[in-house]
This record gives sequence, structure tokens and C-alpha cells, in this order.
Amino acid sequence: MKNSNRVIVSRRDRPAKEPLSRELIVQTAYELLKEQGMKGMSMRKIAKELDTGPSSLYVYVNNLEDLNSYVQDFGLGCLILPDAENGSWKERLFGALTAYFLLLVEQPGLAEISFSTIPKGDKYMELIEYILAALLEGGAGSKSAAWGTDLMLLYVTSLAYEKHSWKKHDAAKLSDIKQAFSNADSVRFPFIHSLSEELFSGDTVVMERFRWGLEVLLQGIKLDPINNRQT
Amino acid sequence: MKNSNRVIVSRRDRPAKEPLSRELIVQTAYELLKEQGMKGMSMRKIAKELDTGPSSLYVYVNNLEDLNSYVQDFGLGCLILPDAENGSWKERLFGALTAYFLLLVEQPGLAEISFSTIPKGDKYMELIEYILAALLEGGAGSKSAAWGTDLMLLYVTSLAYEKHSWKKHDAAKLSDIKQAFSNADSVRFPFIHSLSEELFSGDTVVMERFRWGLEVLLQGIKLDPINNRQT
DNA sequence: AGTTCTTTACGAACAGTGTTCGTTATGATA
DNA sequence: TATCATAACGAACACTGTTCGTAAAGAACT
Repeated sequence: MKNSNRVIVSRRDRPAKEPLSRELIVQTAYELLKEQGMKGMSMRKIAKELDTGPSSLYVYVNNLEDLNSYVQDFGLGCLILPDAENGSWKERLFGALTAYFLLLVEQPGLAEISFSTIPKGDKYMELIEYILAALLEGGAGSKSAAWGTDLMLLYVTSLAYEKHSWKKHDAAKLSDIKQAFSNADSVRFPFIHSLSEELFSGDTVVMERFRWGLEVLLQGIKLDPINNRQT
Repeated sequence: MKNSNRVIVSRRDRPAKEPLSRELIVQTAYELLKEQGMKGMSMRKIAKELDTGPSSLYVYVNNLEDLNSYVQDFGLGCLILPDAENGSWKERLFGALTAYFLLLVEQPGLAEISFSTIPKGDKYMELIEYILAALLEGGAGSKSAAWGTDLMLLYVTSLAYEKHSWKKHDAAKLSDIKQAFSNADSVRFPFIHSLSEELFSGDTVVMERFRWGLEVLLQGIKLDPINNRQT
């Protein structure tokens, strides 16, 4: 209609543009996610990157939420779990969780996306299986192992996301909050006042605090508070 | 200009409309948050509810992030901490965290907002102070108490948010995932396969699982894995 | 070859979003 | 009564996810 006799010439610099595919879309999306976080991974920006319109993507992907799942899977592809033959069960457990945590910290977009997306990819199931196995080998009961796996993964994801979320805010506001804590009314909030250092020390020694949390969780799980609860 | 001789008649049904104020905005926003979650708490919807334009709100609030903080504080106003005189330190600790958890579960919007917003209100500081005090009374060291407080609050918020996030997805997709777990390849994922019941049981017995997690955390914190770490 | 049919591509539009700007109205003070 | 800071707000900007109708390209079949 409006431009019937238009020249059908490729609108892109590169001569033969790679045809669209879900793989290509996911890769491009992940690239944007790494660079600019979830905010930069919009349908329109992905489409622009692929030199097409946003509607073209919907051939290969149902909606953004779907794409999020695929991208999460794709990102988890970089996760390398420790060899299941070597080391004690605890070393393997901590090794896997640390690898997962480091990946989320290095790619904060992945941490971001992992919170709003229910993981259902193969790689994530491998991770669950790996941790379940380690906990069971460590002597945990069925329920403790299952709930403990959930708990540990929740911990890792939350901590990584929290770390990212705090980093997003400008340093100015952050030090404002620190000040609010150390300047806390020592009458109403005596403990916050005196422990403000410790409350924020986790910010600088991330890995130490992470490791501490793992240790806490593991010790608690091993005690199995369901079976031998001490009121 | 364009409509100079317009009739200056109140565009609203109610005759004398309450003048704007931050309080009123926050209240209205919280009402929307309770009804429709964060998605329903947009500047435009709040403005519409107050029968005005979105730009009017910016007199009393810097931006949406700011408003989120205020709304979070406002919502936390409903939190009732157990009387600090009665009961053991553990009863008070669990009482406070349970009250917080129940509030977040009853008002999922609050859980949602608590994740994207750094808490800096008075009410939240009261909560921190309360838990710090309980842990210290329970015999935790400075660092354990501080990091333990963070850990327990992170746990409560994350679990409440996770619960909400899962509920948002239609039941169809959710049972799909459950199926994916119980149908998991029993060769690649033997443990997931055999423990799929336990992995999902937390969905139905929320409070039991919540309580279990608290117990796990507390046991782990009490052991203070920093000072007596057993490699 | 010509015709049909399905898949892929994509421009335009819809209904939203947060935020800013410039102008108007209001109420208190000088 | 005149002045002036503040409050209110319409319009616009630059975004967002998603849908719809149409156009092109290929494959399959007559």
C-alpha cells in the first residue's frame, strides 16, 4: 500500500543478516543483561540489537517472562560444579554453592532475573540434584535435605540479589543509611548503635559473610530441628 | 489560553476534596498496594485515585522509589512486636519474626516492596533492635548477633516474597513444574525424583517450613561457626 | 510452471509506565 | 489591594510489553 514500490534492500550494514532464532535471541538478550541488567533487556532493545522490530521476537518466544526463563538457563550454562568424585561432601557442597554465588555476583543481571523467574532449566536441576546428594551423603534426613537445599539456594540467591540491589543505589544514599545506623538514637536503639560496625561489615567482606552464612545453615540443617526439637 | 473561560467546577463527586499531602498519598498508595500489588501502585493510578494528575504528586514525593520507602514504613506500622518483658528470649525472637512474616504474607505487596526497597524507617529499626537484643540475650557474640539478625530478616523477607512470587503465576504452570520434578529423569536426577514430594511440601505447610527454617538458623547462629569452626 | 499454504518478518498501534516542563490557580503575607 | 511562593495540573517525552494485520519468502503439491 503506502510504499508498494519500495526497494527491497537489506536495511542492515552487514550483508547477509543471520536469520532469527530462539538461540540467537537468547544470546543477544543475555549480552544486554550482562551489560545493563534487566532494565536493559527489554524486548525493544533486543529487537533493535538484532536490527528488527519487537514483534519479530514473538515468533520464537511467547512473552518476556518466557524469555527470562531461557536467558536464566543460558546464563547458568557457565556454572561449573566441582567434580563429584573428589573431596568430601562438605567441600563439594560449599564448592557448588560458592560457584553459584560467584556467578551471580559476577553477572548481577543473572541474580536479578533469578529472583523474578521460577527456575525450571536443566542446569538448575543439576544444581539441586548436586546439593541434595551432598546433604544426603552428609547424613541429613529426607525432609532436612529437601528443605535444606531450598533454604541454601534461597540464601545464595537472596544474598547475591541484595548485594546487587544495594549497589544500584548511589553511594550517597548508601552512606546516608550507614550514618543513620551509627547515629541511631542510643536510647531507643542501643544495640544498633553499638553494633552498627558489625551490621555493615558484611558489605566489605562479602565472601567471609557468605561463608559464615553457609556454615550457619549447614550446622542448623545437620541438627535436624524437626526430629530433635528442644523446646 | 486554550480554554480560558472554562467553568471552574470541581471535577470530583465529593464536594470539598481533601488537599494533597504526603500522608494522604502514602495512604492511598498503600491501599492500592494491598489490593493490586506493586503493579497497581503506579504514580498514575495513585493520582487517579486522588482525582488529580500524576505530576501533582511530585510536590510531596521525589520519585517512585522514595514513595516506596514511605509506603513500606507505613505498612510496617501494623507490625506488633511481642512485649519485651514477657517470655523467654527465644519466644520473643520467634514471636517477632513470625509477626513480621505473617504481615508480609497477609499483605504480599509489602513483601514485594520490601525486596526492591532498602528499609530505612523507624519501624524497621525497631525490628532490628528487637532481634539483636534477643540474640544477644541468647548468648550470641557481637558478630553473630549482627550477621544473624541480617540473616534471619533476609530469610523471612525472601520466603514471603518467594511465596508471593509463586502465587502470582497461574496454577497451571505451577503444576507443570511440579510434574517436571516428579517426572524428572530418574537416571540423571535420582534424588530429585525420589524427594520431589518433600521438595514441594513446603508449599502446603508454609508455617511449618517457616518455623523449621527459623530453628535451623537459630541453631546455626548459636554454634557461632566463626569462633569454633571445625574443618 | 503455477498455485496453494505455512512459516517468518515487521510496521503500526494500543495501553500502559515514570518523570519533566511550563503554565495556571490559590492562599497567605506585605 | 498587590505581591509572591507554593500547589496543582495538562501536555508532552521517552520509554515499556504485547497484539494485529499485512507482506514476503519457501516449500509442497498439482
